[in-house]
Amino acid sequence: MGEPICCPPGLYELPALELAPLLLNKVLVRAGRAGRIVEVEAYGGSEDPASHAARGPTARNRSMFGPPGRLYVYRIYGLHHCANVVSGPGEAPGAVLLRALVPLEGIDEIRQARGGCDDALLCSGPGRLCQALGLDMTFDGADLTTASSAVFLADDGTRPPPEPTATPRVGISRARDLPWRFVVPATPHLGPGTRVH
DNA sequence: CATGCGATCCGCT
DNA sequence: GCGGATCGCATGC
Repeated sequence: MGEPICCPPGLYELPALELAPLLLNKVLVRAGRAGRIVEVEAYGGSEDPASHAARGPTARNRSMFGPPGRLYVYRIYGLHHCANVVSGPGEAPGAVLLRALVPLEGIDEIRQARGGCDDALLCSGPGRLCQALGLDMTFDGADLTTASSAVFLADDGTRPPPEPTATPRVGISRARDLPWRFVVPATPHLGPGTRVH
């Protein structure tokens, strides 16, 4: 494991379904706090009825229709945030929802941001990981491809799992049959609705 | 351990 | 008006 470096910009040119499993084991870095991505979900464009982008661009989802390698952040249920990595190719709509991290750096800051919950729940869940790293609407559209950004994605040399576990996505009402959720096999720290041991 | 519900916005129907 | 890519606490078995 060498010095953490940013993922190559070309990575994000992949469509969401291909990008999603490749983001497993990458590291999300934000102001001294960092965590390894262990659970993601792919969301597509008009072909994916569960995607925010299914019905075309709107004020909320505009980041999904922009350049790849940016963050798409939205507010859900009025009080939580969810963070996605915008995918490609080009400006084709799509994104990968970040659902769980294993905390790596800034644990004390993360604990503080999460209000002193159980350590297993620090970054386990899309809303929890946003709270843990302090990600809110001001990070919508942030560039993930450069270390000079307030939030970016790093590759510390850990490869994606060769055989990620694929399951249906969590918390959606449409297209529940598609196995577009990917997790690192045999990891703790996953989000709710998860039963991997 | 499983199920339920309240909190609290805003974009969309 | 409705309801959501959620969370945390409370209740009941």
